[in-house]
Amino acid sequence: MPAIPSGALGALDPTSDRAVFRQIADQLRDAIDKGRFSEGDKLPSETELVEHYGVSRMTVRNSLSVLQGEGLVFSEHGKGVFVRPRPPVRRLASDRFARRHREQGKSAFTVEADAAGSHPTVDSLEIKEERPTQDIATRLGGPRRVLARHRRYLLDGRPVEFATSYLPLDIARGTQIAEPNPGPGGIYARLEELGHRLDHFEEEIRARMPAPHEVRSLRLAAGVPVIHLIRTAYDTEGRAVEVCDTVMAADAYVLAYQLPAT
Amino acid sequence: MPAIPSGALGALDPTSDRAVFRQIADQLRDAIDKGRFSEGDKLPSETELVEHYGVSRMTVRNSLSVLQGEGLVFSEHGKGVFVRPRPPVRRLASDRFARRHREQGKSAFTVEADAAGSHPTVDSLEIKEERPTQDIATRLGGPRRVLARHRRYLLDGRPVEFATSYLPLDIARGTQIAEPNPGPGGIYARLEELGHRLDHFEEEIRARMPAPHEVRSLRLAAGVPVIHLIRTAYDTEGRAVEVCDTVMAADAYVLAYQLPAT
DNA sequence: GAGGCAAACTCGTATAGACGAGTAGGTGGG
DNA sequence: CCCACCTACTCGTCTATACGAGTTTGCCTC
Repeated sequence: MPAIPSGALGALDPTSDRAVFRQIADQLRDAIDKGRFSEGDKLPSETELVEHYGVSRMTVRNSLSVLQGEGLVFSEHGKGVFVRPRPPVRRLASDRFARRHREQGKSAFTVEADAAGSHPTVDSLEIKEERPTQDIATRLGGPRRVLARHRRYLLDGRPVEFATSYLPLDIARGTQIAEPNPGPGGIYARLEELGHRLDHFEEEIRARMPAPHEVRSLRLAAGVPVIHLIRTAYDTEGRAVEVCDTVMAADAYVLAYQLPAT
Repeated sequence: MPAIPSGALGALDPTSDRAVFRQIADQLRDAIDKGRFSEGDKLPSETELVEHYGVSRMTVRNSLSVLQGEGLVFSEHGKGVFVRPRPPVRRLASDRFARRHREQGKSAFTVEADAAGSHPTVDSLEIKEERPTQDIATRLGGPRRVLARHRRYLLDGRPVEFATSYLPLDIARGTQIAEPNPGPGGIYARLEELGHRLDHFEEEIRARMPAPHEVRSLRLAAGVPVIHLIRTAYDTEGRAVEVCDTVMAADAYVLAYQLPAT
């Protein structure tokens, strides 16, 4: 039984000065790109690759770890190494916080997920009064203490993002914003009810590799970066009334913005 | 001479079921986070770590490769392993293509870089007529052939992004847009002169690990993701007149957007 | 037939050793 | 004084081996 699909993988070039493990990684990557292994498919086992190429197992593992680092494959202990499927991505539109989307009753996350036919969950809700970090304090205009709302979002059981909202205590203390359920329309609706009519948002976007706690919290596979989004909400008086710090699994999102050409 | 700063690294916990190479990675990560090694500092050599922990060299290398994958350190053959410095980031504001920024003579990239005191270069300029990919064709409304402008941007000699603009041939052929130097204000200025008054842009943002050719082209260190940005420019008649596909080194950028709360 | 158990397979971790190749510093000769 | 070379040190690549732990399969027993 040809465990390796015939023709899927070639031979090594001993005259090349490219390292053997890189050549093997190249061939596997190429085979994946060309569709000879498709999403979810099991790659040949380490033992099979060892026999096919006539190299030691550590060399094969080195090749596979290259592909893992590129986010192309993932491994499961006892099962094998598989081509990483691209999960369905959630598209975040730049008007997702527009007032008109707030009229209904549910949160932006829930509405979107329902529309996409997936099952949304919110998790690890924690609400505390804290001393803000220097960065958060600066963005909020320097309050000594803030209300922090930590939460994690899951789609169909998969964690996809976690976020913390920071609000100046003088705005949020004692209001429904400090409650686990902020009510219909979320905290932006409550802020407007409290007289802070929202004017605009500023979002900063970075991408980087996750810290270990982010890998755990989002159950990230190797080779999956995170998108780090920091949003500041300003009211019509120019005051920053909320900062939301969000970390998203990069393979689950595409962010979409519409910009005027003015 | 204590090659390892005293107290910087602790001992292994043999009772822990956490793998030895992970424990070592944890301690190094912790030491970096706590500033016991700062940006650019050389970590203890593999040999020193081997002696300090009493493990084999492959185990130490495994630890270091974990940190490389996280983007925390990089290695230089013959020199050592170093804490990766965070390079200065370029902030891309969402109004960077506003008409008012186009009045001067220079391109957006050049203006920004000069303002930041860095030396900008454009590179690998290539202009071709091509058959568009399915995706590009769809975004542009289905033209059979397009003009493609490939280019790479460098700051102080470091490549930071490469981009390709696609324009329908019926718009761009024979105009200055098809020339290596598109003239003052860039191709958006030319498009408006040609009667395509720009109305708005749509930008899609993804983050992922780079493909091998992207690693080469941007000289990316291990553990640095890329930001993939696809911008479509629409004229006042609702026609998509340009698609720009950009890949950026994620450690060199922060994207900033301003959104109305409407 | 159902359950349990063992074998065979998978990847994970770790050791010990070898050689190669790039770098830096010192030492000697010109 | 400067250059060339040698040496010591660095990380890069690769082999061979061993055992552990999770999964799957199939057989054997009841």
